[in-house]
This record gives sequence, structure tokens and C-alpha cells, in this order.
Amino acid sequence: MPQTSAPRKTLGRPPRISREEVVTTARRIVDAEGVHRLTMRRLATEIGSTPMALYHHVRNKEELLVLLLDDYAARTLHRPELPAQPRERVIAAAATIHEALAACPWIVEVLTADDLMATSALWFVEQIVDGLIECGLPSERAVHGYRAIWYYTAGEIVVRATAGRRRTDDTRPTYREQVFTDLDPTELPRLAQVADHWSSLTAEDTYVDGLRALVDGLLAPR
Amino acid sequence: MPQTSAPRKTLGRPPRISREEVVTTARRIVDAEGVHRLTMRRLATEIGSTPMALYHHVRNKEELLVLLLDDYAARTLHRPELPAQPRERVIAAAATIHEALAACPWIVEVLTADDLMATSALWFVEQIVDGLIECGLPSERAVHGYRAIWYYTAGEIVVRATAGRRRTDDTRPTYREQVFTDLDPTELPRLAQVADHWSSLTAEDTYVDGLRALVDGLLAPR
DNA sequence: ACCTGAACACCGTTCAAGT
DNA sequence: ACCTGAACACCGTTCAAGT
Repeated sequence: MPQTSAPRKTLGRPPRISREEVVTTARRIVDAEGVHRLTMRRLATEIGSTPMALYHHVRNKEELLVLLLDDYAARTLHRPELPAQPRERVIAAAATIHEALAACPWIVEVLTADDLMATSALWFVEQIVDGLIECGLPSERAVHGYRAIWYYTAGEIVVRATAGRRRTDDTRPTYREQVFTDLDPTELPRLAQVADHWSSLTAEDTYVDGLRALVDGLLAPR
Repeated sequence: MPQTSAPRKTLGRPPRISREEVVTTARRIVDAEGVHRLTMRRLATEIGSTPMALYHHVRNKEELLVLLLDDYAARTLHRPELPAQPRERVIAAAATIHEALAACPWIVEVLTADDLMATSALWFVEQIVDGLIECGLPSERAVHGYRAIWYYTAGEIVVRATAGRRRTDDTRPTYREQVFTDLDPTELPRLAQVADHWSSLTAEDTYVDGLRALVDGLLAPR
């Protein structure tokens, strides 16, 4: 009988850096200076190695970003007590995902670089689909409903992150502000009417209100 | 009396390229090869000039992208006949914007690089806000309603564009496919139940269905 | 006023070689 | 097996000078 469970004989030189170290260091850079400062070269220097060493631990930069998202979700997306009432469970599950994403502005780059399907987020997807089914939707409509909720949520994150990015580095009026001051009230009367309040209205966080409306609409008969 | 409307004496050498030519050439590159192939250097070569000449006509690359979006909206976003019934007008206006964006996959880069407020899109915003007000919403809630619709629409575009980008260059299973085959049916029963249909369900275009649900929910009493 | 050339300070990734 | 050095083929933008 050949010897079993012998430690696999590892040929060649032993690893000096690990995939985990790569991801952890990448996270530190992103948290401290933003995702745009994460480059393979910078990461290599930070880790005390060369750019090419990284490619033995991650396939390329895109994979690194996905790993980063997974890592972030696993650390911060904890399962809360959800309401028993199914409609409220849908709301709460979506709001929890939304909250985690909103606290993580660099996520937008990854959202648009891969579909968001971190393993740790699946439980929330389950809760949403299940809640919609319990409310009486057939399973296909529940999946479509989940998609609509995801579109709404991802859109809110992307639009807000973008608006936030603009504000920091520039004092001149944004394109939108310019557009609103140049508004022709005979052609666009409603917009002219609300122009003064537009900025403060859009600054309000109405994510959950919109979410409730969407879920109500999804669950309404017909 | 000093002479009026004399052509302003233009000192220095006459321009050889115009802002319009810059934008038009940029559009040609983007349409033909995608937004990731649009670089200042490439654009300069295409236009028969040097990178730095461009900076006399656009402030920087980001401004160029915004100009490109404006140009696209002005050319393709024509005002359709909208239904008289206000709720249907809201739906139709949002669906028209959505259609224009969906036909233009490079838009995602710009969506996440600046807020979308092309002048030619304002008329649609007006229609949506006005429709919601006519349906009985106070103007603040109408603005919030428009925001929710915009989140949903932008999210749909971003998520779909991303999913589409994945498929072209790679034959190995996506991360999502992997996740769904590895699903534990005791932990995530609903997802396991729909796992086989997930891909085809998400491939369906349910934008308008979700939009109707959202608008219904926004207009429902309470 | 407009355009050019050279330079600055970077990128992600491949390839061939070293240990 | 893992890591290194050098190179490839690029970026956006600034600066100083030319016409």
C-alpha cells in the first residue's frame, strides 16, 4: 500500500508572498487612497516584490478586483435578523446590501467590471427571491423582481458615487448646475419650477422610499 | 461712432482643427472600436495632429467624453409623440431614454464619469416630472420619483453592459455560472430551485415591466 | 492664437532567465 | 514553483518653444 496523505512534495523554491497577502495589501491601498491608486506596480512595491510576482497569485488586475470585492463582502456583509413578514424581509435584505455597497465607494469600478455575485451576497438574494415568492409571485416573476431591485440598487450606487466624485476636486459649477441656471421656463416649466430645490432634493437619501414603491408595484395584482 | 460688428481681429495663427472636428473624430473611433480605444494620442494621430493640439479645443479627456455624450444625445434622442395619459407618458419618456442609452454601450464609462444631464435629455426629465405631478404627486415627490426611475434605468444599463462585456472574450464559465452550479440547496433552496432557469430569466428584457411596477408603486396612495 | 517636440511620470502584461 | 529584470507597447498631461 502506498503511503497516504504524505505532504505533496513541493518542487522549486518556496513561495514568499501569498494570494492572501496580495489581497490584503491591495485592500489597504484601496481603503487608504482609493481604487484608482491601486496599480500592479504600486502593489508590488508595497508588498516588497516585483509586479510580475503578483501574476503568480492572481490572473490579472480584474481578478484582483473581484477578489477584493469578495473579501469585502465576506468581512462586512453579516446576516442580520430579518423581519418575518415577507414583504418587509425583501425590503430589509435589499437595504442591507445597499448599505454595505454605499459604504464602499470604490465598488463602482468593480460593479462595472464584473457582475456582482459575491458568494456572501447570495443569502440576501435568496431572502429577496423567497420573500417575493411568499408574497404570491410565481418563481419566474420573483427572479425578475429581484433583477429590478438589483438594477435600482446598483443604479443608486453608481449615480451617487459619480456625483460624489465630482464634488471633491472642483469649485466651478457642475454641468448640471449650469444646465439648471440656463433653464428656459416656457419650454421646461416643471424643471424651472423645482430648479431651486433640485440640489437639496437630490441630496436626500430616498433609497428606501423608492425601494418600497418598487416592491409595492412588483407585488400589486396584475 | 466706432465701427460695429467688425470681425474680431484674430491675432496669431489660424486654427487648423476645430472642437467639432475633435468630437466628430472621437465619435468615429468610439463607434468603430469602442470607448476603450479612444485615447488622446490615438485621436491626435487620426486627426493628423499632435496630442497637445487637442488640449486647445477640449479641457481634458473627461470633457471630451461629456461632449461625446451630448453629441450622441443631440443626434439620436428625438422627441416622440408621447401618450396624453400622464402615467403612460412617464413610462414612455423613461423607456425612450432607456432605449437610446441601451443602443450605446460605451455610455457606461461616461455615466460613471459624470452625471448624465445632456441638454437634449432634459425634455424627457420634464415629461417624467410633469407626468408624476399630473398624477397627483407633490412636486418634491415627483422629483424623488424621477430619481428612482433614473436609478433603475441607469442600473439596468450598467448591469447589462457589464454582463455583455464578459461574454465576448471568454469561453470559461463566468463567476456567476460557477456560483450557481456550486449552490447548496439546503442553505439556499429558492436559488437552487431556479438555478437552471436563472440565465434565461435574466436574459429576458423586463425593463418596461419593472418600470411599470416602480411607477405604479410611486403613484400608489401612501 | 494655435500648434509642436520633448519630456515627465506613469500604466498592464509578456518573455526569458535565474534560483 | 516561484521570483526577477528587462522590455514592449502604451497612457494623460505639462512645459517651453516655435510660427
